[in-house]
Amino acid sequence: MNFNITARDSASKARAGVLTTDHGTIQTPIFMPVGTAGSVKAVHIREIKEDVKAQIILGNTYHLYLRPGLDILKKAGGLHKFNGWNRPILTDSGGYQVYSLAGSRKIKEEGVVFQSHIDGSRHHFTPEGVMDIERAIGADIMMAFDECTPYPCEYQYAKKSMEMTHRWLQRCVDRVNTTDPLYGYQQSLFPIVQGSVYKDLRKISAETIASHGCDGNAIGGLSVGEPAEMMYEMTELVCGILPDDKPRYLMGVGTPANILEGIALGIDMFDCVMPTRNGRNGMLFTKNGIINIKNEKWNDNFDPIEVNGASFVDREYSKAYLRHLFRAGEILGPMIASQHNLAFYLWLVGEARQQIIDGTFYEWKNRAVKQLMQRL
RNA sequence: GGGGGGAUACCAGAGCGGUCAAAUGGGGCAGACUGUAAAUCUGUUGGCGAAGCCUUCGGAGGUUCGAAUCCUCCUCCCCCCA
Repeated sequence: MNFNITARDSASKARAGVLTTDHGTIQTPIFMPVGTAGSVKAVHIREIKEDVKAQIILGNTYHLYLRPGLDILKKAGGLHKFNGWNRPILTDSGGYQVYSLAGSRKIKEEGVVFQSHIDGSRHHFTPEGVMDIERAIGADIMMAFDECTPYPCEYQYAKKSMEMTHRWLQRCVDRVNTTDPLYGYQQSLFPIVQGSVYKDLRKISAETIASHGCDGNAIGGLSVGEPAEMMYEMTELVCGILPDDKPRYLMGVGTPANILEGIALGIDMFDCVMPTRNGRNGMLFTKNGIINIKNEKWNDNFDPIEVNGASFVDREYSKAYLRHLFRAGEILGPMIASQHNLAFYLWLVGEARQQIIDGTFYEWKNRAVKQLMQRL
């Protein structure tokens, strides 16, 4: 894996770069659609490639391990061949499930015992085991196994958790260094900074993570309910410590405004379920602001979903029609909304990239943040 | 022609003397959603203002301290037998 920074913004920490993997290059800053169970929900792979123009998507270790399972994944020749996405894939480690499925797991030093949300069966996730799973999935970027702490989180717990995540990281590194990829292409490990919203912990964590010299570094444990300003503060602090010449990935973020602010702080990679989940629930992100397509006001609005929108669905369908699809419970509604939102998110990071290259990013960002988040 | 059942809020449908502005669904309206247990979840749905008040349960009368609930008549609908 190789990362080249091709342009920097003078008024902020934003940068534009190119990340090279064995499955192709990624123009940063980038947004990565989430494909938890091997599918970006409600959107065909062909649309993800050709219409959304995604460059890398996510998969999830916990979910793919439970279903379809490693045997099928290996027989398929890895996730790329299984789901038809022949470009880079990043897998989350299950660290987020430690947070989101807190009610059905137990954390120990050795690892985490999950009780399957599917059938209740118990499964041990150790740092070593998670690396093996991510090898079997065939991710180009494998996230280290961590604990994503909740918000709020008491200092003592955040500290203990962070220290364990650091120990787990060493075990992940050791495992990756003593095993080989299964499918003949390189797989990179990205470690994850934790430390909740505590500056001293974040500092220690960022230094620890940086010391491993990995191909890229991630910031986790944010966007879990803390105020946005707190998230920006932590991000800024951590970005100042993580190596400048490696890609930085802010996990689970976020709203269009969150992403632009993150880019301004030096983040190169983002992922979030928001465009797909909120899309399935009728929320559309556009250049002019946010639309709840289920609202009565769109009842007889036959204008395109978004004039000059990034996706063909923006021109093909009207707001009134999309509202009708949602009200009628038609599956096409969530499909159109998901595709629109993803195309918008990819347009957003692409535009940010161009503004960085043009040297106009900072001013553009400040204007865009206000416009993008207003309710229409 | 004879016998029986019914009419409740946008719809369907509980309630059968006071705790009823009226259960529950659906529909409507609105909100939430940030490394996905989510095509999910929440709120609200007679009027007006904060407690509270005002007009409602086919229509008109009546009984009662009090009626969606009991009685009488009327209107309309459904079922069975001829």
